[in-house]
Amino acid sequence: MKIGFVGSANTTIGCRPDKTFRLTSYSEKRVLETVKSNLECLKDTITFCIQNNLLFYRIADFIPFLSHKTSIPWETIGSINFDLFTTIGKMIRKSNMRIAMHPGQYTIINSPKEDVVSNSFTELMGNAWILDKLKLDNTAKIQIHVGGVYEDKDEAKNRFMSNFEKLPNNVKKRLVIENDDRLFDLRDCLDISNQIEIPIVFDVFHHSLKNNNESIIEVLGILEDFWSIEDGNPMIDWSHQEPSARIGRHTNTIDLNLFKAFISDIRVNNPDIILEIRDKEKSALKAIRYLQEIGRI
DNA sequence: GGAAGTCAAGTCTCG
DNA sequence: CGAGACTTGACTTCC
Repeated sequence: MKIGFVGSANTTIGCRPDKTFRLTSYSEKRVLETVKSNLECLKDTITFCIQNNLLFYRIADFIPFLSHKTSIPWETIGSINFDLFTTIGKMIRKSNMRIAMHPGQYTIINSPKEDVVSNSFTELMGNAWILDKLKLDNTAKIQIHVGGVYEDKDEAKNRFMSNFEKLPNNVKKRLVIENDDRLFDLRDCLDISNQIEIPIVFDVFHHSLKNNNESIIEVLGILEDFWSIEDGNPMIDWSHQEPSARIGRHTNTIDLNLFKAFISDIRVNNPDIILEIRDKEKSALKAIRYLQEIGRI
């Protein structure tokens, strides 16, 4: 079991690895400066993770406008920052860390609009390029949601599957789908994974908001089979409701009692868990300390 | 220097 | 049918 957090820690580590800027102030110089600063911060963040036994980490976008028409070719960015990519990749591999990425709401491969799909392909290829550049194996995943429904969910699923087959191989091998809280729940994801080879990231919080009464332990048993040796251990996203906020709002900070209950509930030690919690590394540290105390890690 | 307004992109829901 | 939510702060401009 590995524990991790998402992207942009800034208080403990003292930098942000996901700095960006407005399109109106776009320049190649600005891109290169930002990427360099983000990569340097990523290096510090990875160091922090290793020191604290947080061996799972979700990289937030560190290349602004990665898939935008005006952006610098990835290979150029890669060669300019060759040393940083090499160093960071080595650090990750040597410490047996696992990396994930999660492009946002605009990456949708089942849209009926061709240009939406095509932009999404570019985004995914850029993400896969980064993981390839770091020389990470295919346990380093890119997770996305199934997409939109467009008034016909079966058709939407079919379109997901046929477009998935059109993706380049290095993307396909890394792509995993995640159940969401409004449209495609776990059962929908299973419909897809039973037909094409794609593992499912189980989002526990989303599942609590949209499900078909499957218990968590039951789900983990089912999902295990979809993760091959090459794919690595099953991945879980874990969070909980922010008290007295809109339903679905991720919590600001971990409620350790809820985490303890979840850990005792799942009983198994093979999933790798990303905490999607807004104070990032702070909650992750609390979680890892607890797991070390009880000897689950 | 601080406050207010704005931000590449898609889709769904609500008024 | 158009605006707002999503997420979420941080960038940018304006005073």
